[in-house]
Amino acid sequence: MFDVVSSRVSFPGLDSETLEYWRKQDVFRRSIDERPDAPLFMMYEGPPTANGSPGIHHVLARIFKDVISRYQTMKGCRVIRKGGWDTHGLPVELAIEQELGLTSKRDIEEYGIAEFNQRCRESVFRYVKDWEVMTERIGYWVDMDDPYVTLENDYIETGWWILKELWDRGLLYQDRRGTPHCPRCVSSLSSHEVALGYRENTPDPSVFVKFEAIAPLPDSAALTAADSTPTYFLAWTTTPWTLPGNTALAVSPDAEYSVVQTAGARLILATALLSVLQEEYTVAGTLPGSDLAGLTYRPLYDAVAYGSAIQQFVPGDNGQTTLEDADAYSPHVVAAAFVSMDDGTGIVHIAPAFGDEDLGLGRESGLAFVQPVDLQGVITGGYPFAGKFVKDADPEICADLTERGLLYHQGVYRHTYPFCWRCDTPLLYYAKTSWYIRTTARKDRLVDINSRINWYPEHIREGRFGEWLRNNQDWAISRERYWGTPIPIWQCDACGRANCIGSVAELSELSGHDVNDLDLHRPYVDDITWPCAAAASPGSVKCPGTLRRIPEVMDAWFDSGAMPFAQWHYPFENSEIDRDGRLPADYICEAVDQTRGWFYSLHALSTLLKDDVAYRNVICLGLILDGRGRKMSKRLGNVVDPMTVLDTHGADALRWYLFTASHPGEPRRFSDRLVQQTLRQVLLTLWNVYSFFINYANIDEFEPSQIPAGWRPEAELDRWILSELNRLAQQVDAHLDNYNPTDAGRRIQEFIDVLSNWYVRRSRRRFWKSENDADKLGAYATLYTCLATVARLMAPLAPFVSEQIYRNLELPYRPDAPDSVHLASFPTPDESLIDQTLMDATQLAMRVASMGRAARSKAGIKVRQPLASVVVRTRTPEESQYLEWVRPQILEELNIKSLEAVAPDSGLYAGAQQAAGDDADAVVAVDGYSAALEAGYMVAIDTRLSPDLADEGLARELSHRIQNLRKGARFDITDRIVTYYQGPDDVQRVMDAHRDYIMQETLSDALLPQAPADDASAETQRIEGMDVTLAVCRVTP
RNA sequence: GGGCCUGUAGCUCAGGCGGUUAGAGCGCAGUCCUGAUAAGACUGAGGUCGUUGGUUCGAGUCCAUCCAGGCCCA
Repeated sequence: MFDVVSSRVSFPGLDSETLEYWRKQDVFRRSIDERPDAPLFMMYEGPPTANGSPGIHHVLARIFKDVISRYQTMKGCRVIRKGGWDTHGLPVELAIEQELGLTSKRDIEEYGIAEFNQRCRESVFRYVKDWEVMTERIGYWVDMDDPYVTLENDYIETGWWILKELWDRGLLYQDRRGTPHCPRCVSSLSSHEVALGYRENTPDPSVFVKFEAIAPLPDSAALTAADSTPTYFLAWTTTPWTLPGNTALAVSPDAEYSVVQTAGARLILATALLSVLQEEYTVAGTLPGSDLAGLTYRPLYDAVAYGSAIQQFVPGDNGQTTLEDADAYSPHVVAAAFVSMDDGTGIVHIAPAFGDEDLGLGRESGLAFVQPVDLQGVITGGYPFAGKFVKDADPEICADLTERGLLYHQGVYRHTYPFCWRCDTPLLYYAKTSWYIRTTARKDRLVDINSRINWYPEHIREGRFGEWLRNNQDWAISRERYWGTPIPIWQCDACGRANCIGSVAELSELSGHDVNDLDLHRPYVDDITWPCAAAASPGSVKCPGTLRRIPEVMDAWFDSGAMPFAQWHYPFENSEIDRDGRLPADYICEAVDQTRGWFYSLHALSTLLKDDVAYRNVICLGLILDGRGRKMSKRLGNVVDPMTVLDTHGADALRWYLFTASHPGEPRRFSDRLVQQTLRQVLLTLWNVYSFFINYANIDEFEPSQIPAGWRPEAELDRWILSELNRLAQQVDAHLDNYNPTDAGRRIQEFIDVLSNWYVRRSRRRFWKSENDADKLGAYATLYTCLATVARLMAPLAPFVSEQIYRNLELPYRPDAPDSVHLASFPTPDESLIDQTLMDATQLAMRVASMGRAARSKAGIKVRQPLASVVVRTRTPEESQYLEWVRPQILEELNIKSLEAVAPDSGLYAGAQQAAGDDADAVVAVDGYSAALEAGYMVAIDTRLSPDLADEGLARELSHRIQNLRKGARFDITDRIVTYYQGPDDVQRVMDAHRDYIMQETLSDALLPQAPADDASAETQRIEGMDVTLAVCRVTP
């Protein structure tokens, strides 16, 4: 006996029962431990930060990780998936700053770094419980008992080891770069933070400034002035406050520039942008931008005179440039590819102390570097506007230039500009020193190795990710912050010698302190110092300085990118991971916002360290949007709490919906309504079939052991559905192997639909009939096989319901059956059972049946009323052949006595077409037929009713009414009854003529034409215009 | 401003290499079924396949352009 299954099912309730079973049987752990020799399949968990409660988008990523892992497990792999927590980083710090009411770095330092970091440490585990509950609840199997945690000393130590490796290979360096900087917070912002604060239509001053050219100009007709009229380069900027930092002007080498004569001055600007001129002018001549390069001009503000320090970029060895002090500088024109002709004048004001492009150009061209602004955004030096905040200095600078005749034109320019997302201060681009990983040195490898990664969807490889790699910039890893992996570089405060530390042991040895038990975070690690002299070689002059750690911590992306190594504390432990299959990952999966995040940090570190992929396959998920297509965010308050959905519809419904609603890479709208629809359409339909099967199998005492060894289906319907099943198994296997749960799920869905709405519907009577013959056994064997196989096929996607079905259908009946579907093997298709022709024929039967019902519907003849004949016109000779095979199915489905296949040119078809007129697909009445036309097919039913047919219809109607009474009386479906009836002659006649049929259909031992016994429930109904009294009475055995 | 993706019915989505009349589910309206029944089946209405051009005997499909939306980057 199978366990009784109710068609009234609560999936959330079943979920908890299943979870309890998995816990008790320890299924997850055993799926790994009990197969030590199985091939390894590595899944890397991208670590979340548990300082907030998990949302629906986290569910999305986790189930996509899960489905592949479960599939690979069923395919016989040992799937290692270690959980992890990301614990460092600016977001964590900001949350604590807000809680504590701190608004600046000075506040934090006054509060105390030790206490501040302690708060950070505590906060990142605040929601661990919620995460664990959600993770278990959705059926995501991952090792949460032994996770990697980025704040642990072992994890940090691997990070140090990686940095030391890079250091030893010359891939770690310090450099100055234009960085978005908030002058109020006195801190750089990460690009992610900058992205939070862009504002459209920000008004800024738009100023056209005249830089006076200094003779000698090149020997060109255009440039040789006939008189002493001064010549100016006309440049455009929206940040007048950067003008004191100007050390060069950039032009496009390929563009054409014009020298124009205006009243009182000659101006040089790009020919394409002459329209910016505000007055009458004549063009004196043109020349290419490359001819302007090298020309010098008078600085607007001479840095020497105003007391700003001057530095100069000097090329060093190994291609790096350094900044060295200088006494003077000579501003001049340089050519640069980035100069555009879209706006401005084609001449770009360059201040290497600010913009990143400016700085890069400064480095390339060996420009001077003048920094007249401090980190608070205040102008320094002896300028007339010194002491002012930069934005306040703008009008004063403009006024000053106007007075000196150097301001050509002034206006307002509206553009998108970044603001600090915390304090709304406009960000300044400011050249600051940071530490970098020289990823550009391995750019070609980054690109090559990426081509070996299987991206799903594929376009990410060459698109978003490939694009990013081809434009690779060195990775800025230092943050002037507190809560993060400390950068293990100790630098001498006297001689500047820097030392990168690669392990705790090395630090102990060099510092002379045992730091094994030290918390490696700030501020404790900052206390570790040692004299520089200690490392000096014997006999050399001893440096009096002290080695101190540089103050920066690492970008948290470095932490997560280090996880392939750090999760195993490599190489200090598990030094064999690069040989035993734990490196690299077979599979990772995160949302598309990780292309610049985790996908990149993994790829970069793996390329640099191992010259290999970090992951072989990656699913890149689209974002999950709310019901209106907006991104979910706490700010908008449109975040969906997954637990509510889970408690309402169950985990499988949510999983199934997320798998099948759209392909993984597409953004998707989340809708509770659609989850419910999935539940009803897929899971409930399957459950109904399952419950139907159990119901009858138990009545007939069917058990799987009754299926003979080597059994093969005989009935056409059985051969058909098993053909469909094996085709399904092929396709689902192929889809999952190809990291495509979406199409796998959609195929299963289609199968469940035909299983329920064609196979079961067509087969019902085979299960009802009383004799236990071979045909009935065939039906049981077939439906059993379908359900058991589908349960396994869908186990990776819907682990809960499949486990329920497996445990009831398979587990007790196979001695070698593992105690969980997730330990069982994935179904292997039997190709010999696939019969494409039969599937095509059945599809035709479905179509003809559907059209026949349409024809009945139009003629107003219910299916219960038998009809004499149906005429079918198919499109091809093959289909006429198919029709012969499926004739019995069509006749029964349509309740018609005979089927006639007609030639394509039959007169009836022509008549029907004529009656349909322009409407190609229609149902028309023609020659006593009701004919449905569709796509070249015709199904025409003979609507004429003979008296015999009418009687038969009435017999069916009567048995139908009796069935209703049985049900109303709550009889069991196997109870036998006595039926009483009273009515007109027609009823009497039909009851006599069709006595056997009615008795058999209604399980009646007798049909009595009299008033019922006392205890029977009698009802008088109107049937086809007649009053009929019917009653049923259960026969006590 | 640049890169990638998307645009098909009211909603969510299918529509290999171009090829008969563009489909499904939900929703809506109606009908049927009633031994899967707190299910199920059928019918109907609903589409300028984002726009405009082009290639082709033929374009939802290929190319270009523009428009709108999303994400990422400036």
